Amino acid sequence: MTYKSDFLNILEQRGFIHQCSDFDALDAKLCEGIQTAYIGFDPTAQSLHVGHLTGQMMLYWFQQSGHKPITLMGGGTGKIGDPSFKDKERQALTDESIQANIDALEKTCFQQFLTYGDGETDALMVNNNDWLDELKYLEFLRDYGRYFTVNRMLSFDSVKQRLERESPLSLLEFNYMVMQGFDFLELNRRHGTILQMGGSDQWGNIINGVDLGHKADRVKLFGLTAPLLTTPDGKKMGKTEGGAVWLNKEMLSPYDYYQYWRNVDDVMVGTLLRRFTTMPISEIEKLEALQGQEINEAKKVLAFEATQMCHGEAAAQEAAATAQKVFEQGGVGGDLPTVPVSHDALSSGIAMLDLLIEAGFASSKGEARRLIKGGGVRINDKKVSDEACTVSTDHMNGDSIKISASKKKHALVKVA
RNA sequence: GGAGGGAUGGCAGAGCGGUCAAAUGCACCAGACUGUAAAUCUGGCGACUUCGGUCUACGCAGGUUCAAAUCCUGCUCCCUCCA
Repeated sequence: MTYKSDFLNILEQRGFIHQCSDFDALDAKLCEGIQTAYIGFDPTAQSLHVGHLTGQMMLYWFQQSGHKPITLMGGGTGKIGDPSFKDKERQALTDESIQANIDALEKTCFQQFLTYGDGETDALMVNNNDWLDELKYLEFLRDYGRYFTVNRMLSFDSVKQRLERESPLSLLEFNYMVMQGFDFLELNRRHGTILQMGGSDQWGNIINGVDLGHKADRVKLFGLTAPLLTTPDGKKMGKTEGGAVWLNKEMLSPYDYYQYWRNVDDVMVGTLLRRFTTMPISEIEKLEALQGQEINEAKKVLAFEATQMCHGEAAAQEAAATAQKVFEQGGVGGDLPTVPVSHDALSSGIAMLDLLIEAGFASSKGEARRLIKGGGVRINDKKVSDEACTVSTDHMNGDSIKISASKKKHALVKVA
């Protein structure tokens, strides 16, 4: 499938297209001139994570194609919580934490991908609390509630599972899609936004906005969704042992971020290169052709490019260098996490069990014991078999001691 | 308002007076094999421990008993049906 507009062609080539409310009309509209599109992000945490990257990249390409992207902070909708494809209601956030999250998100996470400003195609950041907060219930129901039928709202897949499982879906949550629909209408009125994008799980919410635009203001709005990324065994992308893969370097170091991409499933490499790097398709195709062990080369490129997008070139380079030293030369790299210890403590010897906890490799002594018992712990690459073993100045290797748990978790013990 | 059913470890779900830190599955962790992959196999999976044990846990609060996740009473929450 080829399109007339650059934007849709890029999205198509890079695997971002799942559903669109009207491909032909959107394609034509995009060729007419600068358009405005938005994606909403609910401020549920202080950082975005890899799961949000699809949206970021869609907006990135939208801007690169000469259009104007809007990032919508869900300051209002965040008070409700999107029930789409969720089994149960999640805990409500306080107004303070929502605001704190918005502040944190604004400072990080977005600037790397989009250029904000006042220019024609500069990105804009808005907060739906600005209009949702002042809605009058009765007035709103009368003016807009009439356009939503419960019959239709119940028909969306996003809530079906919840209903089938007979897990309660409160009116509060059920209202989420109405709010999101209203956002779209409001953004069209304020900024002429004609397109809302998102992951395929957002389809129901998006289409409500498209319908509302048509019914309330007789405007043609568009919805476009990207396939949700899942690993071959059906798990959501972006989760790891430690939790979410955050984009904020305060919450996940560039080195760990690099490692996340370095370790993705073989079969995902091509998909991820297309989606999360800006490399030319022709080069990606070359990397996709690699087989067996060579796929590691493609993973390194993926890890580097993805890290560069998020943390910049310098950080990506350092992460790559550390990874190379640690894994390919069995040495140490400057980017490894460090465990600071006092000189006194080290000269008298520190229990390995405590160091493992300190380094975050174990959450209790029992767990640390199990790690050692299982043969997963090393000091300076030498396996530890004694649970009671201590680390002291004798282990000093240069200015640090390298401790490892399992093959991939390494840290440097240094005198602080 | 009435009748009934339920609340167990991250989730699902057994147990229904002692042998229960609680079956089983999923998830998770480590090891082997590999390519820092997947699949597979093996072991582990409450905390502390001088490794003999000690403590905390089966919605909450009491009670019965030598002994309770299991029995009784009250409370909270959830679900189903009826009004």
